[in-house]
Amino acid sequence: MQRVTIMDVAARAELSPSTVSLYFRKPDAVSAAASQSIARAIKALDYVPNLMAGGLAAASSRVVSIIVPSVRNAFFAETVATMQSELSKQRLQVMLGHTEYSEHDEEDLVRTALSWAPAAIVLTGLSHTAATRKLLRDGKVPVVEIWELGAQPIDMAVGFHHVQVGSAAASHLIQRRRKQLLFLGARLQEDRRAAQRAQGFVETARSVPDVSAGIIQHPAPASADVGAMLLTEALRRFPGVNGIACSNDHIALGAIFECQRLGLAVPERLSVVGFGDLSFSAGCNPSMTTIRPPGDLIGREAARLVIERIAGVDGKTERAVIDTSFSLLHRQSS
Amino acid sequence: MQRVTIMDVAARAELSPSTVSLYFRKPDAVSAAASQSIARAIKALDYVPNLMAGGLAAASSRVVSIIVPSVRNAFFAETVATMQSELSKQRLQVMLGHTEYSEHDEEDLVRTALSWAPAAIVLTGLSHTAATRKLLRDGKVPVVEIWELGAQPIDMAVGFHHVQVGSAAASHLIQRRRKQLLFLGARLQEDRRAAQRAQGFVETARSVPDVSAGIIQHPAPASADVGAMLLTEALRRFPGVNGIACSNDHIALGAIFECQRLGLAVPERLSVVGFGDLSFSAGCNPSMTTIRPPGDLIGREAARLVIERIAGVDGKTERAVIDTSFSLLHRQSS
DNA sequence: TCGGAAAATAATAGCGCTGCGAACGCTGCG
DNA sequence: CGCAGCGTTCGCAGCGCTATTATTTTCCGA
Repeated sequence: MQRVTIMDVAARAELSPSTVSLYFRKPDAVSAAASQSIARAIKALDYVPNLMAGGLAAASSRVVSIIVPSVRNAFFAETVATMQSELSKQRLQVMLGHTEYSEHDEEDLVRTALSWAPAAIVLTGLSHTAATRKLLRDGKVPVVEIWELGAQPIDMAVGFHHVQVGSAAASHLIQRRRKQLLFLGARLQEDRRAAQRAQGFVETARSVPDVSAGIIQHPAPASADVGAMLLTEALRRFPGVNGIACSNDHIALGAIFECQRLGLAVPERLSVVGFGDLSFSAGCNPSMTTIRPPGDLIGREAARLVIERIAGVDGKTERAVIDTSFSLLHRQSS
Repeated sequence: MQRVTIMDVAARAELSPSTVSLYFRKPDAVSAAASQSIARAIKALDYVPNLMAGGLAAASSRVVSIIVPSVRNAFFAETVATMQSELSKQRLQVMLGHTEYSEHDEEDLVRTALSWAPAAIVLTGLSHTAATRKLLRDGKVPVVEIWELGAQPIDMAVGFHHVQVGSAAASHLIQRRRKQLLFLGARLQEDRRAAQRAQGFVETARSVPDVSAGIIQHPAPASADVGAMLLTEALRRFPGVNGIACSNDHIALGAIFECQRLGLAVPERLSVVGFGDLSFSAGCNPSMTTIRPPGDLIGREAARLVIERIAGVDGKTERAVIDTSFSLLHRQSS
């Protein structure tokens, strides 16, 4: 599969393979003259280093394994894309894994990831199988858990408190004088974080006198269609509902569309709050009040932690936990 | 970084390392008794194979490198997610790279990818630097180019003709008796494929008597905001425009929203066709006529080609080109 | 009971690179 | 003029696994 090796480059540059290796690893340690002839040889031979050989010899690779539920989800896509660009600046490669919201699949992915002696592993959420936790605690691979805060991380964590998100949505609706609140959620069984938002929403709402709150859910993945269905269901079971928060903006959009079809004025008759601030949320009619999770910031901070940990000396094992927080964007739908 | 090796497993199972290796590579060639004791040893020792050592020895790895403009883009996210799940069934890992629409960055990514002796490389589009083409043609790594058809692929290709997409949009609008057509596009300089759609649109429209067509574009990435701006610009320059096609659904959604604000009836006064069939497109008001690119099918077929090529004998080097086509979904906005 | 083929297991020789310590050659000072 | 000291370069010994070939064991019919 590979023809040109470091030996060929060395031969052509009339140096030893060790020096060529050094040229890649610590360019400053090689004299200018040597550097030049090595660079020339590389170009002439079209040499591509074999990173597997390097990784084997060094017992570590420049691979960062990122494991998310699915990159189909715009939240994680954002984070993965941001991390990728930050990491590639440091010549770190991204290996991607999808759990599809299964902790069991996640365990397999972690096991595979470990097979590559990665520079770091990035996981989504704080909930994992016992075996996963054991694998990661035993190994001395840096671990960053993203998109969730609130429990003890394995190593480092970057994210925010989803319970607080639900709470913020409820407070906002109550402030807008909404009394009968509902949380519309898709796939709350699988999506722990959406469930936390629902929980925070209901708890905060119920702590206020004269305010009622409940959860309406659907097992299918979030989409505008599901949002419309959930709104219909909500009105059927609680005709007086006047404030809803949704597990994400797709649901909220579907709910708003359904209100338009039914002739219910938003926000007069019904206030709607979403989660995500997706591409369409600011532009739709009425524009959507939503809570924006900082997906890019999470990616950037996670990348930073990884890079710093790699660069740092071994002793420097600070178990950073970064709260990126979130922001409620008050727009027309509430 | 790694403690337990295949030797440890072998010692514990009272077999030779060779047999343990065989157990991983060709489980059927190992006796049931041996299999059992190996499995037991693996579990007891929590053995994680070192894939870099394996890859080095075998001169190939079970890594598939997927290079897309950005996974932030829902189209590519869909394809990447689908490929990932299909490939992981075959114990193939995905390594991800983002070009950000730069062919130069793509070249670096390909070079890096090659460093891992990947089982295959998946690229987006058919346009690459000369060096990229050379690297990929020289190596005997399977290459699949996705999301575009129309030029000579390096090896295999899965996608559709974007010129045909533009053409279909134009034909559809003309069939709806629209005569003054415009294509609203974001980032047409970088996004070759969007530019092809625009080109197909204009060419087809202009080939019909009494029909005029033009292109309005904006250098920013696609979003509903940009769509609204483009619509405003379109109406300013061509007040009589009554049919528009957009480079994607974000633009189309922004245009529809802007029409609502301006009190222009969609589709009566202005027909709108999008591209993408994104999550909100079926649910919005009016529901959006759009062209659906089969992102999941592209992913599935690309994965299939990769898997078949890997499984197949060396001689079997059929240079498959698969046209997944696309479908126009006629809804209320046209 | 035995020979021979088939099945199962084992020994061997690297894969291409890194990390270490050692060796080299040069400078500049005593 | 010699030698410490430094910046560079080199040689060696693996990293943990696979692929090939060699060897052993098992199975079977004659």
